[in-house]
Amino acid sequence: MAPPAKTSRAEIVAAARAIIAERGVAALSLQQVAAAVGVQAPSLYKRFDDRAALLAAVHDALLEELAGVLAAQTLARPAQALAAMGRAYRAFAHRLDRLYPLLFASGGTPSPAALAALAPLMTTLDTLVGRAHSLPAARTLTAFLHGFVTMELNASFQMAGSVEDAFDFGLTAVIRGVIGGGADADAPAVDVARE
Amino acid sequence: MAPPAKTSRAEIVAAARAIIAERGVAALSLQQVAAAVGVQAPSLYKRFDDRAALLAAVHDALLEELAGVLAAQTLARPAQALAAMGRAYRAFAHRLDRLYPLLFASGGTPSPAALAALAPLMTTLDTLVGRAHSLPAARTLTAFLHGFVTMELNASFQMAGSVEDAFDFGLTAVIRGVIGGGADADAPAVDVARE
DNA sequence: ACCTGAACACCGTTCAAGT
DNA sequence: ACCTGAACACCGTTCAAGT
Repeated sequence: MAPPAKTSRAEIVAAARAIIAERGVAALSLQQVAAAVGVQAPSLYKRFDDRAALLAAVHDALLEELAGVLAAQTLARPAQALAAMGRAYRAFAHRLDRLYPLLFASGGTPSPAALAALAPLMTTLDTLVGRAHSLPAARTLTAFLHGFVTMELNASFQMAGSVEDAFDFGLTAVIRGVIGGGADADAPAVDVARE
Repeated sequence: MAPPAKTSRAEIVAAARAIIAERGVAALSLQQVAAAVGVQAPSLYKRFDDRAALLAAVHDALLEELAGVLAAQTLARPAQALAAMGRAYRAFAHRLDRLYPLLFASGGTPSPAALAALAPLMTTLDTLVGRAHSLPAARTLTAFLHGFVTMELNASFQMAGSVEDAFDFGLTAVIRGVIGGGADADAPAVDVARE
């Protein structure tokens, strides 16, 4: 006779997420997760291949949330939308906090979900800098955003100045730089070509 | 009688570094390190408080190297120097590869070495955008660089375009954006202020 | 002073046995 | 079908004992 299931994939993911949010990924053990859902550790292997698969499930959930967060920032004027997405991304990262590193943990498998999450950013850049430059522009912007929030969540900004101001300054600068580089309208103020 | 030391701090750090370079930080065990230097694992505790202290020692070595790499890029024209530092940073990160995450792993302790490593970048930005803006400018640039190399080392750039081109595009864009934002000479091309 | 083996409390994971 | 206890091969770390 089949005993009723004591837990579920969703419950396990939620428990793992809560533990990571509180103590970080490194501190997550399957035994803790199992205890949190009222089961013994080996039972988790009924629903997940291994620890990595459980982390991948958390990762997927976060990516889906990110997609929603960015999609909500599609405004009429694309430059405004871009800035709004940047700020929304940072706010999302702050909300995740110790969960944030999981958002980027590429388990080796390239995920279509990751591309989908960034789709609103890509289309906004398409209209703003043109298809020819939207990919490098997107990479520049995401690199800045990922780098900035990683550094602030790691407390890597050690000097005194306001991190808030630095983000506003940086986001504005990156958007300006990326827009200026997309069109060949005006020559760059300073030539930084290889020598 | 004191038996002669079988190993040394430097040898242990080198062994740890080699293992991390080959298999990543997560795969580093003290037992492997001990075996590599011809000793039993508990002996490592004679020279390092714990695993974290060993990782911190590797981290310090990497930071010192980074300082040298950036200092070597101080050129006559500051905008060129900035671009050169950006490219040198990326090349250094590629050389480190699986060791790179350790460069940023803030063990909680704010290190003066980290500030020293970035000093050449800071002084270059001082002359380029002025003291009033050099701190946010430095944060913007380091965020971009750290984010970009993290993403490429993680294989997070999934789309088809050239990552090389994206870096050149991004570095130029960020430098241009940061310079344009430093002086209040000309108004930004697009207003991205909060709404 | 330095190194060792034995031990402790943990891991992730497998698997036969229960219901 | 789902869950469990026991077991395996690992961890990091401590410590008494050797030289």
